[in-house]
Parts: sequence; structure tokens; C-alpha cells
Amino acid sequence: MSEPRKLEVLRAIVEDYVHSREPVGSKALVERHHLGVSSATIRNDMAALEDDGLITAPHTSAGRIPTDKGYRLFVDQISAVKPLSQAERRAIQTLLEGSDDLDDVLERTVRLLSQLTNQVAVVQYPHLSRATIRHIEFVLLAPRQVLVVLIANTGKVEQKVVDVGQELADDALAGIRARFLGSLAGTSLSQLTQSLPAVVSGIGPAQRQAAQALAHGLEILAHSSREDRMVMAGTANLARSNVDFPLSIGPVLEALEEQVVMLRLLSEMAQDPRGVTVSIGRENPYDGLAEASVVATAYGPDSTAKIGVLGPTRMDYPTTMAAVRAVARYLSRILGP
Amino acid sequence: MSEPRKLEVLRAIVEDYVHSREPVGSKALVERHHLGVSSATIRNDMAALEDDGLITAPHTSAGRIPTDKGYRLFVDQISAVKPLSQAERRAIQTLLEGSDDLDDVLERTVRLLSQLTNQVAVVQYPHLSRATIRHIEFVLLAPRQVLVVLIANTGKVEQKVVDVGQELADDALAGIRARFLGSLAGTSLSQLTQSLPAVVSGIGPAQRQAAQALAHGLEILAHSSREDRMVMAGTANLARSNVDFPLSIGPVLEALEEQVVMLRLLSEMAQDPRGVTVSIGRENPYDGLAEASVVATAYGPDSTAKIGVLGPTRMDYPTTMAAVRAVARYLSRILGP
DNA sequence: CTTAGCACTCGACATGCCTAAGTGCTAACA
DNA sequence: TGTTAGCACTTAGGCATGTCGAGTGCTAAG
Repeated sequence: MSEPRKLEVLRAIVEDYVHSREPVGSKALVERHHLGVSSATIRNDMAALEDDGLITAPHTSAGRIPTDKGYRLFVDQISAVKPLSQAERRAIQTLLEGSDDLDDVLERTVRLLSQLTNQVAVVQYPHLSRATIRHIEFVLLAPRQVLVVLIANTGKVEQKVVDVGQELADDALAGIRARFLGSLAGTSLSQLTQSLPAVVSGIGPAQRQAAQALAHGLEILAHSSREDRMVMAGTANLARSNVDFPLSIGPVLEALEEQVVMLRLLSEMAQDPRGVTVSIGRENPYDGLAEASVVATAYGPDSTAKIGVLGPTRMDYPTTMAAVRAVARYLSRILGP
Repeated sequence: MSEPRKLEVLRAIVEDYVHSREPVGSKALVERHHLGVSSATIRNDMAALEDDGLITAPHTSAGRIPTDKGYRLFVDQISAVKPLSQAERRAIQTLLEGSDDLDDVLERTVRLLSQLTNQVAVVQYPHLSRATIRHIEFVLLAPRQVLVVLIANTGKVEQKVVDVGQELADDALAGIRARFLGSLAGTSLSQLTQSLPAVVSGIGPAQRQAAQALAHGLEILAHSSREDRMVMAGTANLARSNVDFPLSIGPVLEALEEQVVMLRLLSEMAQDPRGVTVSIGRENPYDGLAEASVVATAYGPDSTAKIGVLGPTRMDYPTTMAAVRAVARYLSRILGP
């Protein structure tokens, strides 16, 4: 029994099953693929594959379907990433060009990716760690309430209302702002925490409490800013592939709604040398996604934020991986170096 | 045949069907409710109700289920809005208190409402028409690109990148900003369009083009600002009530994802004197929602933005209406007059 | 190592039967 | 005139049965 042919058989099974949604038997296999051997030989190979835990039979006399492990082997060793069609490349390019707002770009991107793959697409907001402070604004909303606005050189704006604990006049606040801005403009967001104490201590004790509160607000904005948010599109595609989630799509929707779950999942997915990482079925840390796979990759200047696609374990991995990779590249290019 | 009893029978049918999900027959009806007449009499009443198009039989010998028209009559004339339990009131109060950020408040609100009703909750961003301008900021991102930030007295921040069409220095931009801010601070967003031309014309011809572009950017921010966005929660609840959407929840998810559809739907729902509007099944303008009902009401200072719940036609209207109304009231109170 | 052949296993499907639920109708009743 | 009892009729759904086909595992031969 030749090892290469065994892999070839696995490849054929995965491809046929992805295509037909039905367990694939030995006879159908030799008909659809020109393997050069008879069905009986394939049966032996299949028995071996089943012993290896790569495929399984739903019941005694049905064809075989790949297991999570089988998909894993397929993704890791067998499949070649399909290049996108020319039309698809053009669609990506035209759809993502000509928008300047980050929100807008990400919104378009998820929609595009979900349409390209017919699945659920997810994009994490890019990290701002390398971004620097371009502007700080304090706006007095009420005697003790200040709206803190942080504008980064990436065009990102974050805001938060802070209770400063003491009454402040408008000009006092303006003074504090000037101090902050003077010392902090150009500082990278990741270094902000180190730079803040010096600024605060340079402010007179009368306004020390307020300055402290404002500094804390800035820190929160800089640190936890949008990198823990994400945008999503294509949930309706889940329902279309209803059959693919035997139990129910309920748990999957729950996972998607609990952004925390998705973000953790994305961040835990190790970086693959080929650039696209896949998490298959029960490999997922969340039980609700036991029948789902996630294909993701990093993007952006730092390659820290993630973009990905979620679908049934029975998905077209090569095409999906190609789409994710291509969209991530275009997105990185648009967001600049 | 007494007319009041006919309505009573309809009420009983709706309640039983909502409770059991199964067509309800004449015998079960007299057992569960003390109507004081025999099942044969009820059968006559049911036949009349069917003639009126208020109930229908799935097949010859099954019980009856309410039609859209039946639900409509039930909602309009029969049902009384149930008061919320004390525990629920307390839950609303504690969950919605102690947050200052609008995004945060709305986020909590949808989650709360979806949990309260076990359905999909939707909240439209409140209109800002009565809000006034508190602050304007222009930040030079590139020689010709300016980030325009508009801060309203409601604590809302809107931003947009504008191509000013000419190269600008930092101090020139600061000058323009001072002009804008001086003339516009305190202006209501709805009047901004009228006030802008005067400001622009007061700026020297050398920077006229840029000022024009900036004014346009401000106008867009003020006018189309978030009122065309919405927040949503509880989509997973759709899957749980899988049975309630015989076809598939696909179309429903599509409608929810197309925010345009939902926003139009919400805005088209007329204001009901009792404060809560209901759109039932095929009454919905969107085909995908033919098996869904929407319960919505206005909230906020102007009572222009909408908050609502979407679920299967077979929903517990009294309870849902009570929850929507209560949450809308609390939300209005928090957002202030 | 490959192949052909064969017995065996199960799911899918059709058929027929039966029961429970529920209706509509008619005739009697208050 | 409205209500009731009784009865024939309809239908979905559960259950047993039988058949068919797809697919497997195994064995023996090439």
C-alpha cells in the first residue's frame, strides 16, 4: 500500500465531501478521480485511513467523511492554496479603494470577505500600539465631567467621559490640556503609560486630582482602545448552510455575539509560516464552535490585528484560505506601512 | 353566538398557542379555560373566527392557530400590557445605571432587552438634531488631508477625513478652526447648514477652497450622523426558536444584517397611542420578515429614535410590549431631557 | 500489493395499518 | 335562537414490515 496514494485518497475524499455534502464511497471515488486502481484497493486504503483516525464512517454501510484530524492533514500537507480568479482580484481592488475612514474600510472589508467566501467574516480593529498621539482634547460637559478625546496619527479617534472629582473652570482645563499636549504629542501610545506621571507631577496641586483623573482616562483610551473590538458580516450565510451544523447554529451565533470569545480565539491562533492559520472543529477552544472552522491571518502594519472567516468544518479550505490571504494583503496595503 | 365570547375564544387560542406551539383544539380549550360552555359551542365559535380570517387550521383535523390578522386583533383589542415583575424592574435599573458613554448605554440596553424578552433587540442611535456644537477640531493628517472632529454637547463625537483640495499649513488650519468654532459653538446641529455659508464667506479667498471642504465635512457629520446606525443583540435567540421559523432563519438574519432594511422598518412604524407599535408577519414591508413580528417604540428626548424587539409571529406580545416600553422609558430618563 | 467476488449490514423508502385528535354536521333541547 | 350531544369523517403520526441499494470487510487468487 503506497503512502502517497493514501494521501491522494484522503484529498479526494475531502474534496468530494466538501462538494457533495455526502459520505463518499470507494466506488464513487474511483469514478470521479482517475486513481488508476480499483475500488477494492481504495477500500483497503480507506480502512487504513480510518485506523489513522483521518476519516470515519457515519454508519456501517455508508461512505466516509473526514474527521477534524483528516481536515487538519489536508490543510497542512495536501492542499495547495488556490489563486483567486482575475475577477475576484479586481472586485477586491475596486471595492476597497477610495475610502479613507477606518470604520468604513473595515466595514467594506468584512462584507467583501463574507461575499467572497459565502461565510461569516470577522475583522478585528487594528492595534494602535505603534500609533502616536497627534492631539488631545478635553471638553467640559459639566462642572466635574470632562470628555477626553484622543486623536492618533492613524486617524483614529477615541473618546471617554471622565469624572475629574473636582470642579474645574474652562480655562483651567485648557491649561491642563496645553501641558498634556505639549509633553505628549508624538508619544507612541504604548509608551504613554510611562510618560504620564511626569506630566501629572508638573501640574500644580490645586488641579492635581483632576489631572490624575484625566491621565487615567487617557491611559485607558490609549491602552484598551479599539483593539478589543471587531466587525462582522455574513451571519446569514450560517443559516444557508443549515445542514452543516447538525445541532443548531445557536451556539455559533452565541460565540459570534460574545465578541470576547472570538477575539480570544483569533489572538490564540498561532502564526502559520504560510501566513494563514486554520483552527478546525474541536481544536477550537470554545465548545459552541465544535462543528466550525476558523481561517484567519494577521494584517496591518504590525501584523497584530486579525482578519478571518468562520464556517462549517466542511468548508472549501483552499479557496477560503486564498480569499482571506488576498483580502488581508490588500487591507494591509491600504492601511499603509 | 355571543360576540364577546368569540373574542374570548380568540384570546384563549392565542395564549395557548403561544404557550404550547401547537394548534389548539376545541376540547383542550374548554379544559384549560373556564368558558362555561361545551366544546361543541366553541367549535361553532371557531368556525366563525375562521370565516373572519382570524384563525386557520393547518390541516383538516388539527386545532387552529391564529393568523396575522388574529394576532393583530389580539394586540389591538384584547390583550392588556402586563406589568413587569419587580425583579425585572430592578434588573433594568441596576443594569442601566452608572455608565456615561452613549455607546456603552446603548450596548447595555440592547443586551438587557434581548435577555428580558429572549429575542432579538434593536436600538437605533438617537438623533442629534437638538444637540448643539460644543467643539470643533481639525487635525492635519497629511498636507491635504484633514481629520474633522465634531463634538456635541450630548457627549457625542463624530469624525471624518476630508480632502481639502489644497495644501495647508498647521497654523492656517488653526486659524480656520478658530473662525469656525467662534461662529458655530452653541449652534444646533439642525441649523448648522444655514449658518455655514456665512462662516465660509468670512474666510480669505486663499483658503476658501479648504474652508468649503471643511464646511461640507462638518455638514455631513452633523446631518447624517449616527441616526442611521443601530445596535443589535440576541441573534442567537433566533436559532433557539428554530421551530418558529419553518422556512429558515436565513432571511431574517439577512434583514437584520441589512441595517437599512431595519431602519426603514422602524421609522415606518407609526406611533401608537399606547406608545408601543407592533408590526405583525406579512404586515412587514420586507418579505424576509413574513414570519416575524416587530415590537417597537420611540425613545429619547425627541422621541425620534426607535428601540424594538424582533421575534417570531408566535410571540408573547403582552410581555414583550411591556418590556420594550419599560426599557424605552428608562433609557429616555438616562439620556436626559 | 492488487484485484475480484461474495456475504453481510444498514439506512432510506414505500406500504399498510392503527390510533388519537379534532372537525363539521345534524338533530334534539332549553 | 343559541347550546349541546352524538356521530361520521379526515388526517397526521407512530409502528411494523418488506424491499432495495450502497457500501463495507474479508478471503482467495493473481
